[in-house]
Amino acid sequence: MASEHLSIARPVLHEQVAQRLRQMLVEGLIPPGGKLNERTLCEELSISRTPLREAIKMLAAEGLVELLPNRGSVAVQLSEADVRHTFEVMAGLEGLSGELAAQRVTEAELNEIKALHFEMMAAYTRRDLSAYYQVNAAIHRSFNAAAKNPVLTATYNQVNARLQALRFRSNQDGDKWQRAVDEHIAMVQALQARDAAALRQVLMQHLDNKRHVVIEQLRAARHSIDSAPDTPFLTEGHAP
Amino acid sequence: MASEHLSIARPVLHEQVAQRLRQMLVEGLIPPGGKLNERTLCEELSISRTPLREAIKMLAAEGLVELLPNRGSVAVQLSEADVRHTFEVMAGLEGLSGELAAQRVTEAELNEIKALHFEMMAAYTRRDLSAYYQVNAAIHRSFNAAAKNPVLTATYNQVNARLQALRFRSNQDGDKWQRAVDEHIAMVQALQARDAAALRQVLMQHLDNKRHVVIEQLRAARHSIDSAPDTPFLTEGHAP
DNA sequence: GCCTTATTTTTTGTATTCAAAATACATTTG
DNA sequence: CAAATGTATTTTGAATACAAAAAATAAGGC
Repeated sequence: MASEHLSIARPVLHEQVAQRLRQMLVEGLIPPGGKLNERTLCEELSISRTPLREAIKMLAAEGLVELLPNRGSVAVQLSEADVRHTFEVMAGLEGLSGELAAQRVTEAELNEIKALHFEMMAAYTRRDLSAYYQVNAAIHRSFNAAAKNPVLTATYNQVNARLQALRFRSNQDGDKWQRAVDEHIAMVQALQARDAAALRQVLMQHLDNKRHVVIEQLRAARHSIDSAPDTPFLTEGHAP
Repeated sequence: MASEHLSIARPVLHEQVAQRLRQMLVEGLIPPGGKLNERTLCEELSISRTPLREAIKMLAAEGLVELLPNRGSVAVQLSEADVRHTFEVMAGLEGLSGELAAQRVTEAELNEIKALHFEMMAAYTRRDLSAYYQVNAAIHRSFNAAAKNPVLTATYNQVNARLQALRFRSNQDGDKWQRAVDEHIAMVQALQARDAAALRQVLMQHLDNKRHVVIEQLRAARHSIDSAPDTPFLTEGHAP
């Protein structure tokens, strides 16, 4: 009667499949707008259609795929307006996260965030984009953890997942990257000062800038499709 | 070739089932913590298990039910902390909604909201709780529409759905109701003035008050369970 | 040749079947 | 009688089978 959650952990199939599909969507293995053929996916994953379809329904509820009645499902393709709207919500959630984090962050958490911040500065100094992104994501998770609201974390992650599929790389041009780094410095300062309003402000601004960069790149990428269809626009993952 | 989306709308089964289940959850027909027996539900809805299970997976992704591996699924039962966290997120989303609405509301929309506001005042004056709730919900939808961000609307609705199952009735005691009405007046003023910050402030305050009322009632209801198990705590639906 | 329409094939939606796990029940044993 | 163990039943998980819709292809008419 005591070994309920701590069991040998043989995960349920539809969960595994959902996780795998999410990965495929984020990695662009299934491109935006791409069709999810059930037979094909069943063969690839060596499962029957039942758990696959259950997983697809979950992804649909998460907003990662769209269900077309009697025509299967496709990976969501965000229009420019969709991206704008999604970033707006992200900014709101991020701002809330900052507000709460400023009120609730512990000394230990603050310290860890500071450490991560220095790691990020190191990555920036080396112009190591990959490391930068990873640390960036870790910093975000720490902020979210400091906010101590699991509902907020879950909501944020769900909305963010839709953007992940864009796989854009902002900050690659020096100017914007510098600005992002400046904002990060301001974040840590505001957090340390426990200034909820300021932190909210910085985070929302940060997201807003990110939005502009992403939309710019989206436009550029869409224009360059005709001239150079294999432009490596899709590279690293995203984190604020 | 032209009747793609405008077809006679014979909705897919799993969608219908999901909708029906949501309704049952919100109406308390399946109480919080209650088990969703697949066989029983299949018979009640006269469908096979496949679409039912697909629908349940969607509700799980929406956070309305919890999946217990090899043991089926149960309606989520929010702890007091869950309610607190959910309201916190709701307040953030509502605040954002207000901010955007203040920036984007059209004259026509503002006018309709004013009209609804008067309807609400009428319901309040008559102490017609049912009408009050309905108008209240309509006002909220109008605010959300004025914000012109479908992602925000969808996110808000999804988070809100989890609270709906609580089916509390706040405002029933005169004092709190009066305060809620006062806040509504402030809302309309802020919206008319296009004062985004003020509107955000009022809406977040409004949600915060609602949260206190709900948690109070939750506590009262849980305490009175021992003494009077059939206390009619569950009555009207919720809307901010 | 191209457009229209009939037919085949594929794909999706739903029901049913089979298998495994959990629960309920009964039997045995101390 | 209580605890424990074994058995039956129920319930869930997954695969298969069947039906209906959509897409692809082929045949026919202009």
